[in-house]
Amino acid sequence: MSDMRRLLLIDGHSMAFRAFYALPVDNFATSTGQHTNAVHGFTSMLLKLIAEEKPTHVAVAFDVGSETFRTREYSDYKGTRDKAPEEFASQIPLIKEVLDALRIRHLEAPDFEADDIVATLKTSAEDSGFDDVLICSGDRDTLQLVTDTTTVLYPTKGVSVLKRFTPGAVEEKYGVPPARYPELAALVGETSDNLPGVPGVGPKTAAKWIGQYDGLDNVIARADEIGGKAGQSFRDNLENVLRNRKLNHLLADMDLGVGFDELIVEPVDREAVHTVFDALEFNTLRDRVFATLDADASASASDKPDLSFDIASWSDDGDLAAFLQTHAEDENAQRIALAISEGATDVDRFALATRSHALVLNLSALPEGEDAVLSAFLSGPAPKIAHDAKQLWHRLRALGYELDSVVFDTDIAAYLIHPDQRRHSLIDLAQRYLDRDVAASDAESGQLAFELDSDAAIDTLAQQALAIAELEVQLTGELEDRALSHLMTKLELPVQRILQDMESTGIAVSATVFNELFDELDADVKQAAADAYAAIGEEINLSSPKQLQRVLFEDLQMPKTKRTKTGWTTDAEALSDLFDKTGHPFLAALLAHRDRIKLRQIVETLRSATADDGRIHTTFQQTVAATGRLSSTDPNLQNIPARSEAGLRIREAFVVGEGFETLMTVDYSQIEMRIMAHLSGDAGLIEAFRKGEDLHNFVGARVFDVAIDEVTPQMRSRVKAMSYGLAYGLSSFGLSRQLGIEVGEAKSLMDEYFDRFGRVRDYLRTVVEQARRTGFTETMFGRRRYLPDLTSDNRQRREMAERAALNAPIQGSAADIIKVAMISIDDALTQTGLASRMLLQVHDELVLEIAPGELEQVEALVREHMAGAAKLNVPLDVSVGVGESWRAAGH
DNA sequence: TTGGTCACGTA
DNA sequence: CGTACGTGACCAAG
Repeated sequence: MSDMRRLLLIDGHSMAFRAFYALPVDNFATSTGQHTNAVHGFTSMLLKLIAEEKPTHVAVAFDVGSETFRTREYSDYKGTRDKAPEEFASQIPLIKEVLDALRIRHLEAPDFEADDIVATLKTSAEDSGFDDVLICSGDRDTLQLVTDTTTVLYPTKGVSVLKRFTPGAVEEKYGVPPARYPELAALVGETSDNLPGVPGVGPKTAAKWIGQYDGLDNVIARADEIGGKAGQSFRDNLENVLRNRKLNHLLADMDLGVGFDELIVEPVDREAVHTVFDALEFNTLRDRVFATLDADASASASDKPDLSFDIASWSDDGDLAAFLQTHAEDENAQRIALAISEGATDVDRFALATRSHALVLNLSALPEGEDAVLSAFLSGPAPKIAHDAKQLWHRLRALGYELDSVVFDTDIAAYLIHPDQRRHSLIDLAQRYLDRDVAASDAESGQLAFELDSDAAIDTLAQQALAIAELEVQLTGELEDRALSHLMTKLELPVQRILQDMESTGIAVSATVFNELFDELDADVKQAAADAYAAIGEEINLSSPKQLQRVLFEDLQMPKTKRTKTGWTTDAEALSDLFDKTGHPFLAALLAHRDRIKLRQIVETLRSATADDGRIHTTFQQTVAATGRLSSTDPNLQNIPARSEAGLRIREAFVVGEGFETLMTVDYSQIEMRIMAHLSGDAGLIEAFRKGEDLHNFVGARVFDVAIDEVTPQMRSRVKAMSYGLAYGLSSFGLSRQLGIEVGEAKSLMDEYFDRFGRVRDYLRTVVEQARRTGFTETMFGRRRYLPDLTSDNRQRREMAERAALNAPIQGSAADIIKVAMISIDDALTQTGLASRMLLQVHDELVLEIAPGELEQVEALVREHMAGAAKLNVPLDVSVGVGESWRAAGH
């Protein structure tokens, strides 16, 4: 249509490097073990840029070797950089192969950096009348190249989110125009290049001076006029500045011997693309290449460049009823994927999608009729899918909608498949399973709500909903392959519903108790601090391990404790040891201070986490713990102190809420040991549990060969430590250290144990062996944990994986069992029409709030469903406590 | 402002 | 040289 020319220049090295760290190295490798994460990330970014920016010309510049004219000028240039890991270096040649196949020119010049090539091409492109130059680089030095026609795209998150630096954006961010950016950088320095600047001068000061004196040259000329510490520092470090300025200037007049005709975007070399992508085992990415860069497809693909689906409609103007009728109500109705915009904007957008069609609504301006239709749909029986439905449920609830009938959650599915990944963002999943980028294209540019709610943002939301719909198909397949589908439908989704209610209900707390406790602890902290200062005659920061080490090991010359990465430990155990040895009063005061300040901190956190309704609403994380447990955040209510007196007083502040009669705690006693008895089938352990004997006395009697009533407290505590340690892969060394006995003694203790309870040893061995063979462990309910490190050459990693393999089936089965119990308790409460409710789950314990008059009934119900949650060959003992506060209801 | 380290609370 | 978590302080990077 026109002869407009737009040049895209990419700093290949810096973008590949960003990609390497943005994508998990483990997930991208060929069957032969070649790492490909950087190649994948780079290629994906490149295709996206070409599809979105539609350049007419493209070039990629690379560094060559490590020696350049800059390193000769200043031998320490980039001297602090670690050598790139081998996994990265081997990918650079592969990226060049990809570029060759795509017929994209890549350039390098000995003695120069990629930046210089970029600068040179940019300058001559502007001279020869290009309309536009785009520079994509992760090196801030390129900002000096920004002009009205040259924009730098700088990665802010991975390689998929790029910030557009126009002259205005540079000025806004750094306070200087682009041409003066290197002057600012010279003053500030660049640590990643090992170029120190002027200590005490940051971007703000630098920008101020440059503006005030009109450029760095004048700042230097009038250095004597600059007052203050910063001024003196500047005069002292003038050499640094001059050197930095010299080094960060990009050369723009290299002789590259390449004409712009050679940079024109051309149809790819199809044959070569197949060869290269076969070798890299990139399949979906290959389709994107052909969609983006292939001449044959380009005519039809021009309006939907890189997407395999068609956004048939997305609009605000009320096609909801029609959309639902078409997609959700006919006889082969699809499940509808739902997504909601980030909470940051004034406008709440909501997307509904099938795998091929999406509709985006503006919830903030929905016509009344539409609103009713949406409301009925969301709360009705039509099957829905989402990514993190619990979060969506909370958002919708705040907007006045009820969400029901969620039949699939892509976040949970991804968690069941990869329980070791701590995050399963939709963006990552779409990238991995659909090879598609559904990230907001430029999150940073959206300073204004207006921009955040731009067409691009709406499009992103539509694409996310479409991705969720497509992911369901892929993830369902994966779940079925791994026999995990029942965990999703029978366990995790019902638990998710319950967690929603628990989170929104919260637990009542007493502000008075918190306030009194805080004041008391605060006084203790101050007293302990004063005692500590008096004991050493100076006021140090008692919370700084570094300063403590100085005092303890240098000034006071105390014996060295266990090593940490950076010095010697000052943990409570070591400090007590030192106190026993030296009796120094500082240590006692320090320990007291540690204890009190920690408790004070907990109280403060809880106090400020209390909502207006006088209750604390934690968030239960259902997709982070690798074993299948829940975790709790904001605040964490699963680690409230339960041992010390002061800790227990914190539990006194958790109280029964208005309109309810009392709190109840229910917990499984020794559930992990019972699971071990069940899984191992050890007759001795099973007998202990069936007889209802005190487990540790029973085991102690066997191990020490005495009658049960002759087991001394010392014997009991030793076998107790051992029993628990076994489920964690405890070694004789660890046991000896914990019990303070010789390794030999610990060893013979373990031998005695295994002689009496031999099936336990067999079981533990089998678990690891089988996991090594299959690659994963399994709980009683089939929840898997993959442990590739079991075959690692690295002993430490291998042994760590072995311990995880021992523990995962036990901890995980316990997690499964209490989840089952929660579901059947919730069910029973609903069925019976009781108003009592679950508030918290703490791994083997539930906290409930009992409605007036329901105590007996609920207790019976809870006991029944907890004990009946799993059929083991030993009984599942449950103990119940009741009281006004969590402490009183505790055991 | 971020990320790593240390320390410490729970099951 | 015992598993699984989350939080907060400090401190050196950014």
